[in-house]
Amino acid sequence: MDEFEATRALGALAQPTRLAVFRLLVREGPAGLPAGEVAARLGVQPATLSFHLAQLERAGLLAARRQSRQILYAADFAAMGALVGFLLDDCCHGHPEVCAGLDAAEERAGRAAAKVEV
Amino acid sequence: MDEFEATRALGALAQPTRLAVFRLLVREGPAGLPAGEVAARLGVQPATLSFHLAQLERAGLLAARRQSRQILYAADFAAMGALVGFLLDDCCHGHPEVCAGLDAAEERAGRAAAKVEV
DNA sequence: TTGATATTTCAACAATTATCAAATTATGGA
DNA sequence: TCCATAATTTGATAATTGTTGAAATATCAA
Repeated sequence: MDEFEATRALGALAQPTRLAVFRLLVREGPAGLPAGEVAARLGVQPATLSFHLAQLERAGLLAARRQSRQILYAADFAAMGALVGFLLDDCCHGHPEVCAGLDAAEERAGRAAAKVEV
Repeated sequence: MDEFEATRALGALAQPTRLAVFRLLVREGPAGLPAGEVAARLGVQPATLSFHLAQLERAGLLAARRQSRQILYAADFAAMGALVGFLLDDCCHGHPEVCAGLDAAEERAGRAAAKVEV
């Protein structure tokens, strides 16, 4: 991910409705949710939501697939991982103070791993 | 960090000039750099830079301190850590696919730690 | 105090972004 | 085919954001 893609992804998430959309779709997992359902749950007009979904998709944070009459949107977890990787790595060069406190998320991920001082 | 602060921080970084400012100041470390020096290095008008510095500071990503006639700006690493923590934790609930590939940054941080499967 | 330097604030303007109603496209069923 | 449903696109408008020159503020040195 380069600086251009990063500003796109950051900009896509830097708006309350879009951040809410992404968070909702993260909870729904790979199956995703039809656009109309997202609009209904968040109380957003279909046309307005469509605008925001397009931005998130253009930034690569959502994947869209049609299923019959509906279009299902799902969060792209790898893309979010790439964005976080950009922030930690390219942007902050793995600075210790930035990385401190990241263990909680990793542990919650349920990865069977433990840290051992060497 | 709540959703409001997160959108602020994301928005602050979602602009090429501001992302460049933050990256520059990360490289300079806690000592920071005077506003004029940042403007000169990035080739941005002082007034324009001042506008962007204010946004980054308002988002908590930069700390400003006056030293004689200059105002030194430095990256706030803890704030960036909090933003990344929000994205991983609150936003993605530590989803494995998002966290995959985060080790590189942590190892680059020079933390004397190794992972062991349990 | 006066002058020079560093930076911010102000005011104006251009560009971008967000919202919504209306029109359009795509799909499936009668 | 015709109709209903799901979603997007378009066009208008309001709101926000980014840029710049000029003016204002703060600090230091003579």
